[in-house]
Amino acid sequence: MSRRERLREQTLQEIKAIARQQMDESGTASISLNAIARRMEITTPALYRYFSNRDELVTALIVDAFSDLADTLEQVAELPAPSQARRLFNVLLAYRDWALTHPVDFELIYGNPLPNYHAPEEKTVPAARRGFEVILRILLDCYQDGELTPPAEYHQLPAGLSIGLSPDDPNFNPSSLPDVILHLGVVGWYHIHGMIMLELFHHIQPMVNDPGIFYQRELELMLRSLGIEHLDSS
Amino acid sequence: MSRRERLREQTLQEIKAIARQQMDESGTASISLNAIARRMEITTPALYRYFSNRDELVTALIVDAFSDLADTLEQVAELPAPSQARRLFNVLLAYRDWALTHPVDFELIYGNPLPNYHAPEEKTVPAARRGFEVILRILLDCYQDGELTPPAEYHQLPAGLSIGLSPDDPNFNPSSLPDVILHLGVVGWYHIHGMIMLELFHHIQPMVNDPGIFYQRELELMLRSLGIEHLDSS
DNA sequence: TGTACATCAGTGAACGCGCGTTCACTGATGTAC
DNA sequence: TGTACATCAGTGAACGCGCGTTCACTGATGTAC
Repeated sequence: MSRRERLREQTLQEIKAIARQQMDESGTASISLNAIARRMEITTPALYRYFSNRDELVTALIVDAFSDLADTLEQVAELPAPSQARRLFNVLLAYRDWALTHPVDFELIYGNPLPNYHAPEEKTVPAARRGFEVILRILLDCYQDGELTPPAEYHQLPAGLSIGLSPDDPNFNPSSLPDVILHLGVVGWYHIHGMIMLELFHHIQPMVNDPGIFYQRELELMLRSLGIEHLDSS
Repeated sequence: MSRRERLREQTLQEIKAIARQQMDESGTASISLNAIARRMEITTPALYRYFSNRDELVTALIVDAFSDLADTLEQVAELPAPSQARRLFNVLLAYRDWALTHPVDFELIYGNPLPNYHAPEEKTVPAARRGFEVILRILLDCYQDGELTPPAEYHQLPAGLSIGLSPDDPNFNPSSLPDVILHLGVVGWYHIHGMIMLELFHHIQPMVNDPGIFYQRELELMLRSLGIEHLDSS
């Protein structure tokens, strides 16, 4: 990479960093090219060397956020752990940690859509999937190692309900991932999502003194209800 | 109420209705006095006869949304039902229905905070509480009628965790509402909140063919895990 | 019932501001010979 | 190594636009006598 390319990459990252800073201060919907340029002490048109318009910048921020979340989960998933179940637990803890340390990124990807912005799905959807697939993969590991025995409720679906991945999913094919595992994944996901959302927007704090302990506790109960008997003694 | 007062009230409601319409079309963050006036075919300064600034209008919209949700839940709670548990079930179904039929109102009250707006807590917090208290009240009814026996997990909290209402809560005093019931309420709330949020922002649809059936099913499992054995035979 | 006055919803002009985007340009950095 | 040229990051002026808010006003509706 040439010197010029390095500088260019550096500026590009700085633009996104300042955009994030701006969101931190005035909310997700407040990304403004003028404000970014002002803070970088360059003129606004200069930004058009890096993004062809505002939407492209927003898309980059969204993709970055999804990727950073997925990277974080993957890193935790790779740490040694006494059991697959404990690995899963640690990854789900990391999910909340990431949300709390990157609140605006979390809002950006899982909260209200931005006004006057329409996401190009071909870019955001694959990025969105990666993080969830980390969780699915560990659930599958738990299952294959015999640490997870899905209860009957998740095997027999009520009439009219079906849960599955689209057959063209690049990372899983239907045969390698039993539907029951996906089902557990979706259930686990909405559990943690609900707690995190309520905490992030301060709806839970008036009633629960320590959302961190609450989260851990609920995680344990949830994993048990999904069919993980013990967290550690594999 | 005089003719003048009636007209005034009517215009006030129209302003809010058009603001909601506007949010429906361009997102929660897009409420604009100019745009509202344009659509009403009056001039923008005329709006200042009804709201002293933009924030006051936004606050009114938020309070309205919380109130409408609470009204809806209360109405469903008053319908005859074969048991308290079924009443609870119906109210939780109504919660999702309201969210789906009023998506922008739901985003407004439970999603990202609006840019350049700071909510006056003394107005929004009481409005926010009403809806949740409908659920708490039915949980209490279930408990008192013997349809709900909270499992041990929700009686013994882990060290450091406590769950409770602030003592000055106008509608409940600590003695009338056991902490365990509040605990179950918070747990139930985050369950439905997670599912609804994921559905509202289209994160669950790629995997679940019918979110409505999924929601019902999970509701049943959840109520059982909270200590409600049967939905109907009281 | 008719007149004089008060109330108040809505007007129209103006304000200062920030926004995204375009364009022709400058001047420093990198490349080819 | 030195010169001629190409690349390209950033400038500065300009655009049309929408925003919230203020102000002095008009004119219709309601009230008091």
